[in-house]
Amino acid sequence: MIGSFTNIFIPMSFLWWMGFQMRALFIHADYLEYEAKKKTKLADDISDDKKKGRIEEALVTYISFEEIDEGKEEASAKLLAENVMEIAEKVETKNTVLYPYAHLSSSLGKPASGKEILEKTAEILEEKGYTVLSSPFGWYKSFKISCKGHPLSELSREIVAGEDEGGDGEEVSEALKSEEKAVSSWFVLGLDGELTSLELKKNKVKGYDFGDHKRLKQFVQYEMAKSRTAGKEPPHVDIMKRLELVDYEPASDPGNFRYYPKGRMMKSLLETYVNQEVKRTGGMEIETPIMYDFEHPSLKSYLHRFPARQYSIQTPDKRVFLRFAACFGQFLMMHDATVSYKHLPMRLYEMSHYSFRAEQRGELTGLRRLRTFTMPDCHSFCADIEMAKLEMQDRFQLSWDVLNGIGFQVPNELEFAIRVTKEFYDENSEFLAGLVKKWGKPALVEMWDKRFFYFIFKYEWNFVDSQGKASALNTDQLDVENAERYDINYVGMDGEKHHPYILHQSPSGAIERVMYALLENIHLKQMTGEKPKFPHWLAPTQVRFLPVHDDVLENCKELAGKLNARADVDDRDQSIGKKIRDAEKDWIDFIIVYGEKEQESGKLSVRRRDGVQEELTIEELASKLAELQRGMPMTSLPLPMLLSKRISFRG
RNA sequence: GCCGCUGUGGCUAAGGGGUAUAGCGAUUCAUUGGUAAUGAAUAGGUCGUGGGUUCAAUUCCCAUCAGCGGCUCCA
Repeated sequence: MIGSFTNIFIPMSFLWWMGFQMRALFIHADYLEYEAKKKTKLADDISDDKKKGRIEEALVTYISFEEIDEGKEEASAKLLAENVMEIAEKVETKNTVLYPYAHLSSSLGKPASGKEILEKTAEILEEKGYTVLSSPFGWYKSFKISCKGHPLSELSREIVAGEDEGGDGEEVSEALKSEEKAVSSWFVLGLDGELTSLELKKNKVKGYDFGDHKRLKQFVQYEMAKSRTAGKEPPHVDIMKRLELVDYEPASDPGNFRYYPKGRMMKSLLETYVNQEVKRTGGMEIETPIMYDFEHPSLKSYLHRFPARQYSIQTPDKRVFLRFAACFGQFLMMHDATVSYKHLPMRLYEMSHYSFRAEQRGELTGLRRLRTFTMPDCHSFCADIEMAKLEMQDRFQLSWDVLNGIGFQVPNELEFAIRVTKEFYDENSEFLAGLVKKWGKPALVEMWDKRFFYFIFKYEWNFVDSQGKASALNTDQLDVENAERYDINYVGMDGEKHHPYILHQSPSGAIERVMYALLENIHLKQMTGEKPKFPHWLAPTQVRFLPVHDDVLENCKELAGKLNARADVDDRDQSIGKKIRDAEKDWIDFIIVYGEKEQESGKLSVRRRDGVQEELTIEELASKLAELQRGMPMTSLPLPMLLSKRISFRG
């Protein structure tokens, strides 16, 4: 038989059990086409019109019959039919195909027995109102199948008729061995260190009185029940396009964006700021490659745990994957380093520009979830758990400062989530309660009965948007696995080599996601009647001069150049009313109308974003601007100073 | 990846089997303006892309790309 699979994806977890039963592979297909090519010795005699077949939208069952099925044809047929019907119902189809596929078997049963089961199964299915296409038995056939690929579209089962009554058994065993998953339980950890258990009843979170902590409630609801408000286009997508910050790039892969000058400037300032803060607190900045060899021994075992989520590309010589985090480069670097306990704790840092994750198509939305993103990634290497805990507290403060500096009200505008193994919680409950106390609001705790990732504890601060969707910004994870995997060692006081504990931190979360959260946060405030406004240090234009007529244009240019701020000049041939309207639509902090009056008095007429209009000298304005800038990174205007010289990037 | 919805000048949209309409923007001219839209004229569209049905497709059908919503996922 010549098989040609098109558009089919077999999951990595696809495992056959080594049993001796009827074996079935179910595929929910857009269509199946087959053609009988050549007889085998066992072939049915069939008319020419049965040699070819095609069916649209059907559940295709590839089936082999094993020795053990012999003598239990009736029961086997019944069981097979039940399995087919059960799955057909789930995928909502009435079309089925029975496709004898001997290759599934390691101990094929006798053909007569198989044929009998097939015929009887078809009878049962037809009785129940299903359409059945039986592909011919005993022929070499070619086929084409288009697999739908939704979660239920591919299932394999082995089906064995009960042994006792010679055939009437009901046993159905799953061949798709489900991945061993840890069981999560959920709690709220209060300021008093008390753990309150949560449960889900009718999809509502019960067990804790959230009181004023509405956003925590929303967050917990999202985490436990995945519920959210009725969805529209996310507000930040409209903002990022309208203000010409960021846009989709249809010519790339989904989740890869273009950044216009203003968006690139904001992103660059955020990167500079996070770099500055991590370096200020002892992170050593490095750079590592973005692509890695699939066959490298340390990477291989790691990748094996998370198949098919990465971009892979062909170099002239080998296949490589694009990094999905900066861990690889840093660990490989540390593998080669010589480290003593006296050096610990130590921090390695990289602004991973970029990291790549081939996220599922439907999960990508605007700047919230991308396939290509910029992630500050800071690893601390610690000698023992106690050191790791102290280090985490330190980094907790770092994240606090970073997110606060960026423009979030920490902790008011974020929600704290702790994810931890039961064992770590029990041994370190005071430490965790201490973090919550420092946070100042109750936190969500997800507790696992056993470890199933490389970490035993991690926390995140989550932003909850106007649609009730939560996204983690910063995170810190306590890794107990990778030092061994990458053979990272330090020499202890005892002169022996030891594996350090590794902390993985992103002090701000992905920069793109920070932009998402900033824009969504502005939208949230706007809904309460506030005027939308960037944090001053991130505003593309901080000050705009509006010359009343051309005679004062030169003065405006001079003044704008003098200010240590991003100041531009609206020199377009427009009315003052129009220029003000446009400046307001650009969310500009300080709008200055400049004419004869100002020229003569030396005082500027400044219209602030909050609506207040005041008279200031250029010096007074300069000192106000300096104060707002607060030691945050500064950069020049991303666009020409004169508005008449600016192109429009998207109408 | 699955299901559903959307795709019309640079932007935002209306329309609908007989090659399309408005506002904004752009261009030109006039206007030299005082705190959220100065006026007039002009140009600009193979209706996302590729097939099919039809005398005729932007409109109907199929496929495909992109976006959104939901599911799933989130090392």
